Amino acid sequence: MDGKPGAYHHGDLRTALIEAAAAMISEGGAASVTMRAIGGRLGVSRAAPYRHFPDKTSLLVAVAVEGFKRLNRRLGAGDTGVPPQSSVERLRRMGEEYVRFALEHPAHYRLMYGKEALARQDQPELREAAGALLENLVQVIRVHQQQGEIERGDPRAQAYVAWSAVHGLASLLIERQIDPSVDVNELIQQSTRTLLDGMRDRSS
Amino acid sequence: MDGKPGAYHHGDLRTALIEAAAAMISEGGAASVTMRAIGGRLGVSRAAPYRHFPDKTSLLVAVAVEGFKRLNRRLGAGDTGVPPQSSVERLRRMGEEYVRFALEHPAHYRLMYGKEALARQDQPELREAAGALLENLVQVIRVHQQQGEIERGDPRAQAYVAWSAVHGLASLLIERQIDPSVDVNELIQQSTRTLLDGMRDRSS
DNA sequence: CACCCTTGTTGACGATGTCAACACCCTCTT
DNA sequence: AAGAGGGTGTTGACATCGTCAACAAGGGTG
Repeated sequence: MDGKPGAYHHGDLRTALIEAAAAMISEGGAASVTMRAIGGRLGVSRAAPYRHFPDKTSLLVAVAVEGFKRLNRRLGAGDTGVPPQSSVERLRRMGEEYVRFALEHPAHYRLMYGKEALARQDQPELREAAGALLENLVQVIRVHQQQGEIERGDPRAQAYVAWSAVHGLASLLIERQIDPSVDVNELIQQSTRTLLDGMRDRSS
Repeated sequence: MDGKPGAYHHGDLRTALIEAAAAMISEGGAASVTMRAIGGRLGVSRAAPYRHFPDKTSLLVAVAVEGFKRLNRRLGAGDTGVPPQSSVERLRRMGEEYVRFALEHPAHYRLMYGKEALARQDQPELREAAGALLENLVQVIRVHQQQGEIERGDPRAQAYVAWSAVHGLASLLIERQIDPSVDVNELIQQSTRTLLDGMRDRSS
């Protein structure tokens, strides 16, 4: 077998485990993700994953990290696009995409944040993945600050405020705390608009 | 025994179960809350709780509902106070108290929202408890709208936006996604100020 | 060709949620 | 006052889960 390094009996089982776990979370919720089920799905025994991850939590952390990477990629995607969006419209779009990602992958998103066990162990990889997301946000905010569209001040703090807003909305939507009768798209737009209105530079 | 109704062998075990579970969640996290442990704490067998709750999830729902009630009470507490706060300062204080509650009872707060199992079953009690919170917020917003301090429009939608902002901040803080070097109090204030700035009526 | 580390398997253990069968005790009826 | 009945708590048991220890296989390296 001349596959990638680490491809022995199964062929890069480690990656397959992450993908399988992610798929199962999306399909059947976090409760359906069991070591035995993951192994079964890959035609492997229940203890096989332990050759690649010290415990279940570590596997889930890897899944969560992968989620942050995808989310980050998605938010950065519009970045390379047109600079014509000189207004804060670009920032608003980012918020919109953020919430949309959460709505499309609710279980995955829940894992990225809600998982108490993950946060408790202070996993550096997770911290780093989330940190990259924040870093991107800080950069974008900095740009708009220099264009005088956003109030000056610590961009990091503003990034946290913006992140809070979109994460909160995503979380409430996912947890079904928002009445189904309200128009989700409109709510997302109103939320991002309100946020950016609050961040706008009014000194000029 | 002439206690309250439902006080038999143990004496209102149902209430005791909720309190014990809440205490244990605060002390040792959600993972430490097991049927056996709860029973042991109350000097009762592992299956005793099943006479009062059909399953563990139902117990946790009751705990979560209790959490919403406390949070609601706390937010409403400042309500009876001074009306001199004719400005949106009162609304800002509510947001501040909201986040502070979450920081003081992180595990309990996490249970109120993050618990996937609870949301999945669409528990009406939980929905109702969270709904009461939203209803209060809508009322306060309505008042400030009429005073011309907040932009007109569907107060319900605005309530969702505000709720999202504070819940998001609370969630990120609890999940340790925010760098410990930032001043939490300041961040809370900045967040609530930005939110209210965005909601402010600028037509006049 | 023989060695050895990596990878995967099987058996087992303790813990957990939950059910069924049983025991207790208060209250109400006659 | 005696007995019946239902609410309440206990014990035993089971399936499932995460995880570890012992073992097997399989391919690259000397």
